[in-house]
Amino acid sequence: MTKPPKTAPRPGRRVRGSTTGRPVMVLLDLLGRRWVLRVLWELRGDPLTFRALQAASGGLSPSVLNARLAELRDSKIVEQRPDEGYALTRQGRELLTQLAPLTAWSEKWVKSLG
Amino acid sequence: MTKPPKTAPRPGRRVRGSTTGRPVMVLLDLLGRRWVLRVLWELRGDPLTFRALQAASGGLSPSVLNARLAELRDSKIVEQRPDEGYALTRQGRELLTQLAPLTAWSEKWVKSLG
DNA sequence: ATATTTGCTACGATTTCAGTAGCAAGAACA
DNA sequence: TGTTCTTGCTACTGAAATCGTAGCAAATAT
Repeated sequence: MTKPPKTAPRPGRRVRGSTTGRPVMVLLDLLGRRWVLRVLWELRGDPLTFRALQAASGGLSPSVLNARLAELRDSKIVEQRPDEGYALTRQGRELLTQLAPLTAWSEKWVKSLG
Repeated sequence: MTKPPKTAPRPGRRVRGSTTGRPVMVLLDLLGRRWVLRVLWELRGDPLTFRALQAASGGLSPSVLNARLAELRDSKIVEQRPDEGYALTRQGRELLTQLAPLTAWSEKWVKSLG
């Protein structure tokens, strides 16, 4: 009995909670996994080594970080550069651009929470 | 022995992987929990009843849905309206507006994945 | 009165994550 | 050449989150 392969969600395939595989559902599934948003966020600047990324993201366990990085590489959002470490791909940077306004929103949000 | 209270992440408090409690970190923690992005997405239109929301989100278990809704209500992103069901607050709608361009991005993204 | 729908709670099984230890490969130094 | 660091990552165990299903009380419809 071999283990089922664990891959990143991919368009066309069935995704958690969606039989359609619609792109945005696939994306929401991918981004909704623990630490993914945070890891992307920490990669918004310069490339980081595995260990630096782990520290920046708040010390998540290396096994989980490695799993998330595998998914993100598989999805062409993150890439590994020799002698530099992990970095966003061009696509990944675009994605993060979409997410950037969240900072401003979150500032207003916390005020409303008192 | 009472159960430890499980609350939504809140600014100022320590959040998973961050001792600073910076707003954007708190937000990333909240949004990074499973099903949260999907649930918000499904609420982008009209209000939905608990069961309708559960079905729309792909049949997640009611206990998890209830937990997520509690967190989102606590965070003033979602509200429960009598005789209507669950809906985004004004803030929640603003947040989703920030996330809306993800659809377009995800379309391009899937093409690049072949 | 009976049947349905709705908003949940309970609970055991399964999956994921946390936390720590440690190893192989390469660079830096002695 | 040997030793020490750093880096990227795997292994392992226990804890926590999630799944999947069952079911119940209140409200509504028939």
